[in-house]
Amino acid sequence: MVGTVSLVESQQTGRGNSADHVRRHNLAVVLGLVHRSQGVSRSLLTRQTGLNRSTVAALVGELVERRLVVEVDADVQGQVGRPSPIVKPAPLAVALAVNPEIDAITIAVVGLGGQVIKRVRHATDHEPEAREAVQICATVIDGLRDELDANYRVVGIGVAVPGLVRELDGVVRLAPHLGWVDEPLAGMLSEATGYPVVAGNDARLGTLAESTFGAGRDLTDFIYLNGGASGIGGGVIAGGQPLTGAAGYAGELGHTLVNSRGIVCHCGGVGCLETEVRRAPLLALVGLADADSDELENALLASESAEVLAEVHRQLDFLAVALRNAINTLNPQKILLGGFLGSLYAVAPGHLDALVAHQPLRASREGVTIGRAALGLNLLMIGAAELAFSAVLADPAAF
Amino acid sequence: MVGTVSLVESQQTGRGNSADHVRRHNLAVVLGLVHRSQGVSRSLLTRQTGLNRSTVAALVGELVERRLVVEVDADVQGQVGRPSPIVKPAPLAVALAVNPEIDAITIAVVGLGGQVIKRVRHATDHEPEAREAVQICATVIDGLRDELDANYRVVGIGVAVPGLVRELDGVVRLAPHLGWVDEPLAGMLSEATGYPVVAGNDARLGTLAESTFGAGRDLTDFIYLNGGASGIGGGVIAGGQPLTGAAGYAGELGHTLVNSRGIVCHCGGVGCLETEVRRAPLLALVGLADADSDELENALLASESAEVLAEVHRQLDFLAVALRNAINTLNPQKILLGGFLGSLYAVAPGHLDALVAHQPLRASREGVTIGRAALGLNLLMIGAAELAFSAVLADPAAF
DNA sequence: GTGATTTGTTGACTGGCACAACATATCAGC
DNA sequence: GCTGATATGTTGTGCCAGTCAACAAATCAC
Repeated sequence: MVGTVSLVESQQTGRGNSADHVRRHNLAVVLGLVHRSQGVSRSLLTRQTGLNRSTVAALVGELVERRLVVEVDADVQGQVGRPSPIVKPAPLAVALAVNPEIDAITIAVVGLGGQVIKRVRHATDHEPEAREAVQICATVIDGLRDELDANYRVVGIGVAVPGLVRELDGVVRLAPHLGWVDEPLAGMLSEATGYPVVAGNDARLGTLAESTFGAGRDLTDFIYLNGGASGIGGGVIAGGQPLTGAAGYAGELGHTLVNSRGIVCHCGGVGCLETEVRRAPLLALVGLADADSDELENALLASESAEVLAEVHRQLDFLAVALRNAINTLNPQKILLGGFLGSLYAVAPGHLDALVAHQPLRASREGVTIGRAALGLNLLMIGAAELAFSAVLADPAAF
Repeated sequence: MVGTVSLVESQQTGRGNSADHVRRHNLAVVLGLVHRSQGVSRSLLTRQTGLNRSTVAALVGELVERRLVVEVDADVQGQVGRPSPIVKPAPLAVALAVNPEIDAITIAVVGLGGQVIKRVRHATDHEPEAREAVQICATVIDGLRDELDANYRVVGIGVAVPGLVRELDGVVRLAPHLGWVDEPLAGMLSEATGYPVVAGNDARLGTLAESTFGAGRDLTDFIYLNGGASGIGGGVIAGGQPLTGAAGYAGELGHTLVNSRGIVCHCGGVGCLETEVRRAPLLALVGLADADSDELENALLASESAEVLAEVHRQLDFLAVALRNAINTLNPQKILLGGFLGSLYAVAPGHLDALVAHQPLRASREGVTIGRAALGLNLLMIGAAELAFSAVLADPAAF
């Protein structure tokens, strides 16, 4: 509840004025609260930060000067006492979000506070090479540039990549479905656009988005698991922080062993979660060629076929194995399921609940609940933008 | 490298003087460095903290006053310039470490800095009930009290429990081998001895010890996995911090599925790591009834039986499955193996290395190495003491 | 309207740290 | 053994961020 000063790796600069660190951290705390809440009264900020009224006034004042937040008069709502102004993210501050997929590249303008202002989907007729994807992004962004320059301040670009990304330098180590291997994506895109670029695994960024604005808002420890057409990705929030691991690859739960008798996965392993729990057989069983998430879910829910239910149960059984492993390893408060995993759960929630509750180590599963991800279509855009914003949020004074 | 101020949850107290937080954190940083290094020169402290000489002098001065560290003259070693005094943990500051097992309760006096000063092993002729264990501890500690009062300042007791412990309140949720269920251990022991008590899972505390003083000293992300007579326990350090999970149960890797065709585990699951990778069959194969870690290891290394090697390989194969899952989930820099798992690895290091290197997601396994835990007999004593010290280390000003 | 309540605003105060000047203890070369 | 170079301890000054308290302002309740 009380947030004040914090260790900020001051890196170099030789002289690390400590008072400066305090200031920076407090600015970051205030901006973070505003960002997450999309509008808080100043008086609430004083309570949440534990700082003095006058200090919060000064901090907010500095953030206003830096054009990161704006203060607006509160609606009078029957509160006794002098009304406290509402502090909101400045509509000026935006990040660009990019998500390359096999059939399209989506680019969005996202405001501080997580609002998607604009969204452009550029369809491609083939899987783009990395260089090509960068070219497309640069073209789209150049097309937006006048609008951006006139109305916004772009803090940077965040890219959500369906694959393993080394977060340190934004190199895509492996994006199997795009066919990318060791592509220095962030570097290329930065050079092509002039903006600072950060890149991350799509599922990890989805986790970040759910944690900041979605179903993980009030959780400190949860696992997010997403089922997409190309496989299963995931991310972990532990102790309130995203679990990155040594290089940013943490959370790859799709290749957990769930069946020793299973088939060989494209990854070379046997019986991975991803080989047993798949979207394609579900589509086939309900007789859909290609469908978006909602269609598939509706079809599954509407189906009365025993065969469909059996397949759903079969997949949930394997999902439960992976979840039990993950629960034992990470002791989360909640599991959030997205994509078709959410649909599977919607069809037979009791089935999965029971399997997870039938967990050997009672204490670990105690209090673990399963739920669905809250953010829909814009999940990855928000997550990617979140990544781009993270530098500003960590040190607002630098902007 | 540069450490300065940090967010310290100031909890209540209403007025959180921010300057005070800075001071507290800096004291904690300095004490932490001294603690880990068991003696640093003051000049090195200034470099490591990034703080000013005069500030470090003041901080160390305060820690000296609080009797947490001592300054001693450095040995002259051919360094140009005025010699800098060495700051060491005060020999006065100790914690008590407790480790109840099925056949004995071990109690130790451990100094700040991780030195085991005294170690008492109280053998029992049967598995002690929790109440009984508390009684034994209280008796032993009462016996030590004169000595303690005369020479030391006891900051508290840390208990390493072979089971699931809710860290919040030190309740042992389940210690299968001791037969304890929902025992308020910390509360009982605190009442019986008058010292503040904290309790944690033994493997997790072993991880903490390895992280602070052992093979994990310079690592920010690693997994520790220990094989004991009663099963496999583990712990995780992620981002330099112990991974606790929501309630402190994180790191239970012993019940990862490694074989769908396996037998039923005592936990109710099928094919858990713990059911496939066990100490008992190894002992049987080398013809030992009961042996300590070293004996078993020597016997395994000396054996030329194909049968023994086959069993070692079989167990390593299953261990590799669990490790691959864990690597995908956590993306560590290193895996540390303790107990008989370390021995297994010693017999056929190449075998396990190859299995883990044959990892599907190349990027994740990149840079992952396997090693052995460094701390031996006193591992749990040091880990338990570490837990007891953590309050002092987090806020030295309170002592 | 009037008082109670809450919050913004202002100026004085304080604590912690950086900085710089000086003091001190070592080494290296003669 | 003396002298200069080097590194570090020591001391006093100044600054900055945040607290605190007094006052001002804006709302509600009666």
